[in-house]
Amino acid sequence: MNTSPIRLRDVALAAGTSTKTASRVINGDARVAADTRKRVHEAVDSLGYQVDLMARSLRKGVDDTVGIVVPTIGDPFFAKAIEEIEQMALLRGINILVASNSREPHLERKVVDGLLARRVSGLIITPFSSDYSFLERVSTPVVFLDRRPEGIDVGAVIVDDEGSAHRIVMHLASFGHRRIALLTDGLTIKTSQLRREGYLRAMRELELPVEAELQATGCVDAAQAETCTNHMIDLANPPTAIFSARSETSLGVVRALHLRQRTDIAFVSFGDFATADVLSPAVTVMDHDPRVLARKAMEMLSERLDGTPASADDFVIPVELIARGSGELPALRAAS
Amino acid sequence: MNTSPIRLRDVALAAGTSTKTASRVINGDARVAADTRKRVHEAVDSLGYQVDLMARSLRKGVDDTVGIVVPTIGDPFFAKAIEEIEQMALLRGINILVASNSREPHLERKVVDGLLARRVSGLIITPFSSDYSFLERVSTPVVFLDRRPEGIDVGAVIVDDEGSAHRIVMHLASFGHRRIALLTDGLTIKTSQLRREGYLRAMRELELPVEAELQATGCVDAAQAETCTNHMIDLANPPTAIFSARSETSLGVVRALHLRQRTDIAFVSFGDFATADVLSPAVTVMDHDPRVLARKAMEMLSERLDGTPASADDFVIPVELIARGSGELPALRAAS
DNA sequence: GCATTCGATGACATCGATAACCTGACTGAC
DNA sequence: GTCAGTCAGGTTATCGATGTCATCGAATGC
Repeated sequence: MNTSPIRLRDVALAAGTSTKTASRVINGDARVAADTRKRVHEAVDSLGYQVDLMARSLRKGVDDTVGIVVPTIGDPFFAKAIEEIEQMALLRGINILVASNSREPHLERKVVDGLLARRVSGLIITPFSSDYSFLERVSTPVVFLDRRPEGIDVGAVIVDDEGSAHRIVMHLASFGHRRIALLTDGLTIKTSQLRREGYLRAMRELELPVEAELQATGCVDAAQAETCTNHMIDLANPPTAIFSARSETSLGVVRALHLRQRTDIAFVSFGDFATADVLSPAVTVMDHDPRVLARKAMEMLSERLDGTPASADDFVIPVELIARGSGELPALRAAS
Repeated sequence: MNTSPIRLRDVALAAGTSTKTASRVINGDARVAADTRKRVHEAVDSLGYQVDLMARSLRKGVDDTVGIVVPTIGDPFFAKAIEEIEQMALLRGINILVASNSREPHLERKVVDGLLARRVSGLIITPFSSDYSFLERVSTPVVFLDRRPEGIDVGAVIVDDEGSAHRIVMHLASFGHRRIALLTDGLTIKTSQLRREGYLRAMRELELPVEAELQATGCVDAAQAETCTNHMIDLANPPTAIFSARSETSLGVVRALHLRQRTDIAFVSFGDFATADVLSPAVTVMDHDPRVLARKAMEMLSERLDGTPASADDFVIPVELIARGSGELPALRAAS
């Protein structure tokens, strides 16, 4: 039932060579006679030998894995990013270790340290809110995804959060909206901060008052976003348009607007989601494809794994506004 | 910039003990004098020592990781399952290696072998279509998730696919439907097969004709499901109700029904999805929470890791029908 | 014909931590 | 006072693969 594992020495024995030669064959070293190579290959096949990656990694000093750290794995945005990275890693024959920091700042460092202790050959991290300066002392290549980290000046793959948020508000304003609400995740998150800044800059440029009651800045999930949206709908002077800064929160906004039958309120989501285009009205979104970000991040990491020196330059992924209807609803009521 | 790694011998040196004693302290061995223990801890802290997990795993024979294999990581169903497993694993201080077989039968074995070569301490696998009898020769604990594997008789955490599918069809029939269409993933997948069997059994019991044109059995993603749904809508004698056997395909069905403005067709989805309850009509679903499955699977795996012998019994998770409207639309046209 | 080189191969040390086993000091029972 | 027993701690071998360096025979060069 439980066969003892086959080691290299078994292969060597069967092929009548030393373990070193068998190792050479397995690692594709050219300096092995064709005949010997053949015997080793046969032994490998007949015994069903598999390299012990633990042992190899110990000897080599690094493990053929990349570590991925995201706030929450279940979030479709990050799930798709992970999928993309895994697909690309597979081509290089490397595995991925996935870890989440569960949106807990005190876990961030621990989780990264845990992966480093595994001697991952590279890391792709979506920083949450911690200081990442401790990575300065680490030689493992790291690429940051979706957000720029605090405390360290290395490359990150991001989108123009501030500019795109600004664009969304301008878009809504062009349909006559003056009471534009903002819904974001916690502001300790860089992304949320930047999107809010874009919102504020646009409001200033439009010379619209920035009202506290129109900003909900701690919506970590769809449920909270729904609650916040309901509060806004219930305001004496409710918003005529809502800008949700994250796909996840958009689901909550959508739920609130539909359940309360207030789909007359204009709505734009930063980030697409599954049924955005079949709702009525279909939801206007700022395209923000995790796969594109992930692909670029993995490309950057691959280069570093191959020896290209790190650059501190960020890579900014272009995004575009996909108008589907909900963001083009006119402001019916006169603005206050 | 790049400090050389701290090894256990450095700690031992600083604490004035042997590496073995330092190792004892780190592993919580009680047979160490309080004073010595303190010195070692101080050395660990001041040097910032981290165990080299590669070396430890080599020596111990297993790595503190569990491998997870799913068809596609980006699928929200599996993403949520992975998240749940990761959270539970974190509590045990173990990491997760995530791999997908990309729905490619020829990759299934390779992917699992790759994880075994890493000496994962356990595996949680969603089988796709391969024969898993090769796992009989492996001593690593394995739990199967969502589907029962071919070729091996070990425990799996599943739902009653056949029975639930049967229930869905009966539910639709109770609202007068006689032309009930079925949309499934490829039938090489156990889950799809079973759901189809439930459908067929119900149709037989209802003495309804089973028509080929009302069965689309190769919808691997939302896009294909959308195409299939459109075909059905265009039939001379279209279905009055649709049963989609997977959340992912349901998104396609929803898109087709809404874009074609045929939301008069009744619809039930096997598996919930994000906006199911805000669409109009809200979508009736068979609850199928990946987190519940994942939690149970990880519990079973944990037990095995702790030494409980494997049982070949499956664990069947209860599911229930959540009626939201789309599945309770009456059949308006007379059945042919 | 002899030295040189090169290609193929092997012996041995090594990666870092831990298991198995050993030592020496001290305790207490008889 | 002797001996078993306990406790803290050390010594050495080991996990499995690979890097380093040595070896050995044959081919080449002069």
